[in-house]
Amino acid sequence: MNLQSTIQAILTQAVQSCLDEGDFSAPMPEVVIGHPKRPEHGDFACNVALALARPAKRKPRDLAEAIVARIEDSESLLAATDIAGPGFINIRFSESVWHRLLGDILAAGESWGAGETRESPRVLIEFVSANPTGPLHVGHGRGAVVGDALARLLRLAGYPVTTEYYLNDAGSQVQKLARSLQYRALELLAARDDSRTAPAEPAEGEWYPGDYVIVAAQRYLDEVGEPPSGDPTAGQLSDLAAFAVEQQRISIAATLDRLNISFDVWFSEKSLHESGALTEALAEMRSKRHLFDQDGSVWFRSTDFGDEKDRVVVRKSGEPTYFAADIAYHRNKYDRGFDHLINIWGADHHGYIPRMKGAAQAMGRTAESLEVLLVQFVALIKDGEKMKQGKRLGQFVTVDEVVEQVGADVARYFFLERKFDAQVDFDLDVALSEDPKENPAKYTQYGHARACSILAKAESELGMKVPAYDLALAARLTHPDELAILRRLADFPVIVSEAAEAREPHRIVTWLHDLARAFQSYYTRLRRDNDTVLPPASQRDAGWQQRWDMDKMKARLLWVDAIRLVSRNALTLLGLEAPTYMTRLEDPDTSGGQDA
RNA sequence: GCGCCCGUAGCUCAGAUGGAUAGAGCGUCGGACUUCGAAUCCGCAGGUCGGGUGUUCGAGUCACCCCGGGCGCACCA
Repeated sequence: MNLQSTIQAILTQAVQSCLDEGDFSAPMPEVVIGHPKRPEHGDFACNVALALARPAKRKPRDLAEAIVARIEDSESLLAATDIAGPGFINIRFSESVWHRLLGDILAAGESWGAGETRESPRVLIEFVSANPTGPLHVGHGRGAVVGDALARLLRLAGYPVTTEYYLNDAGSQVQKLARSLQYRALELLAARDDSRTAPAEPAEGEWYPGDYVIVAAQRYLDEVGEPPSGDPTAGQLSDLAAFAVEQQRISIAATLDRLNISFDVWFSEKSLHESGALTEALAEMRSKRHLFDQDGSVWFRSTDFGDEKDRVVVRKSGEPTYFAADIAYHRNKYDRGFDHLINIWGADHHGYIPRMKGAAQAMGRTAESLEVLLVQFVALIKDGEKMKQGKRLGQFVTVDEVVEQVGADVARYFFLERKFDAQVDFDLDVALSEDPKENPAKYTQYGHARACSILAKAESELGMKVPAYDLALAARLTHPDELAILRRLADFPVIVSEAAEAREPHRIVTWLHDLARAFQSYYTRLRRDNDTVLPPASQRDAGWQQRWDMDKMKARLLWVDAIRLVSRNALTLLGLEAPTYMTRLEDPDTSGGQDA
């Protein structure tokens, strides 16, 4: 049980006592606990007296006084309970609570922050699912990182989570890819053999002209041999298509791997067609009278579920639509035992949500069991101007380009830093700059590296390992910043839980950045105050141990270890490296700058 | 025209589900290294929270209406 839950329980009990004893009468309210904005107001604040004022028809301050009088603090956790302002109840824990908390954190280790493991709902997160017809671009990258972080977040919060990539290996775009591969392979053959005639370039819009197809074509020649020629109909090119798709899948997986993302499942759209799952899904919907025939096509009456118009599932030609496959796909997800589906889509797909939720309902599921999160676009800034993006323009920045330039950690940090439902600007001029500058991703990692560095130095130079936790030792932590940082560490499990429920990984980033800042601020100021954690080199003469406050140092080593641990947990949660050391940068100003 | 997302400091964004004096980073300006790591820290300046009306003890947060930006409105995937 975390401290926030503890204080909530105490106050809930107090309010209940007031009601039972007739101090005032009102329906039992929900007791909400938060942090006051100003730390001098206490560790936690509660506004329940304000909320009760209206139903109880009493002044909030009177209510607050009654509630405070009923607080039972059997374990003497509380140092102060004040009533402030219009009727806030401000709570301050005694210092020993924070000292004990340090022991809890160190004992929990990697599981500090984890929620209680639960069996249900089983969650399937589907994300990226970009067509396997080319490299991932920056927009895909954002969805990929957000989806991955969300999966990590929900797992840490305790949910059973599976991640999945829906591979669109059926449909017209795959034939287009096969045609492109065929053309490139024949082109390569003609280039090395004069007796061959070069193939005719496919019509514009009928193929993918990108260089990556040439790479795949070369591999095809190496591994399979000469491609089939002639009229590129689907049947003749199906082997070619399968090869091309697999090449792209491998390439995409490699890109994602560089971003520290891997999927539990790659789900093939084609398998739905081949297994008959698609036919089955439509048959079920027909039997439940959700389909009708009109104009030679088969329609899903999605308007029954709030969609603005009905949708075709089988074309006049007899070919099922992409939507039909998606219905079968989601039916399959449910059939595999997942009760809660999370789909992460690009913002341009929002019009697709009502029909998909309608399909879920038509299959007997709730609209809520299918949760669609829309990741907004990334606007690229180059030379101070927004770039027009899009495949049609042939200019889009790939994930690989970005990762190569800035590294996976910085790229991930950038995508996770903001709410995903707001558009962001990605300034290439800054991100791709060789100058590392001030970088919040590096700054945050540096907090962890610095903590590691202190511990390493204590051991290597002073022979001091992190001691075993001991409450008397922890009680030596009296610096206000030390206690304030312990409060932050205590928040981590709460932040994890709230961020998971709200689907907002960026809250972890904000929290971690704040922690790093608090730690670095403390650390730099200690030096100014001549109150360092470890004795400076100048003081390590013979017998320094007698003059140095060894217990305070040990307590601080414990404390630094807790910061290291929780920082590491948070970085891992975000999918970032937790470096133990970062090479020192040269200061550009000291190496030959001009006189001012 | 209809629908979804977004408008908070010069720029990029937080604001923990309606609370107390709206916060960071970058940028500007001024300071702090003989010392446990200066990839650091401290300080100054910078705001009618796009505008308006409403809901109530209380609104950046909720509702409605405007203004502005982005994206959708396929028998494409």
